[in-house]
Amino acid sequence: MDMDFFKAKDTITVAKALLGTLLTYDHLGQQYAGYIVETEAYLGQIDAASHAFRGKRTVRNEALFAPSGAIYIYQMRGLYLLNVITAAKDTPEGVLIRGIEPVINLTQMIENRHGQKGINVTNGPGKLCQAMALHTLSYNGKRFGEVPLDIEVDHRAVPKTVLAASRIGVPNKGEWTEKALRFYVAHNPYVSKLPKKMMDFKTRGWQTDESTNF
DNA sequence: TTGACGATGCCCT
DNA sequence: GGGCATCGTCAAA
Repeated sequence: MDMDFFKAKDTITVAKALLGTLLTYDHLGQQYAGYIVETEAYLGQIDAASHAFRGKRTVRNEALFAPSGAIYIYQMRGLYLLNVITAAKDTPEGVLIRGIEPVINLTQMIENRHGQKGINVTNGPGKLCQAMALHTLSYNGKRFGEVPLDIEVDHRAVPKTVLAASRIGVPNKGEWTEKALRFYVAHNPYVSKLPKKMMDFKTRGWQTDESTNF
């Protein structure tokens, strides 16, 4: 991953810019990849929904304080959730990857998801990690590309429209519950909790046939 | 096809 | 022992 990607970008800008980039992972001889279609920005100490709200710093969220380009993975109810760190060292801001569109190795992804098919393979933050067999905390604090987990920001699909909405699973946090800090590729079927009638299975919300970029 | 809810593992107090 | 940046199942339309 080219670290210039983060240059002069705040966390919200990074969250939008990540849409359409390619998330890749190599594990046990299997290669996995998918276009990022949904992200959420978490704005550090001031954000009531952030793991680092009011500067909270523990062994679990330590990677949030790493410099931009670092990986932050944590577990919830036995699932793994993947974040991109976006700001300078000791500024605990990041972006949660909430959905990807499978590009490479869909067959193995379905198997990893215990037979779940279609959009259910990768339309959620826990689901996409399970699909790619990403189930380790050992990459925490490492940089994308330094380990078999990477984000390709050059070979990318271009969203026709990017929409913003409130974040999912953030209840009772006042203004931070309402803020539009979730970003997604309009009409892409792999966006979590998108109403079926909004999905476009033909263009999937990309500007052009993104397969030609690959 | 959508919304409600219970299961579930682990970190933190 | 509480709480959680979730998921899959079930029931009703």
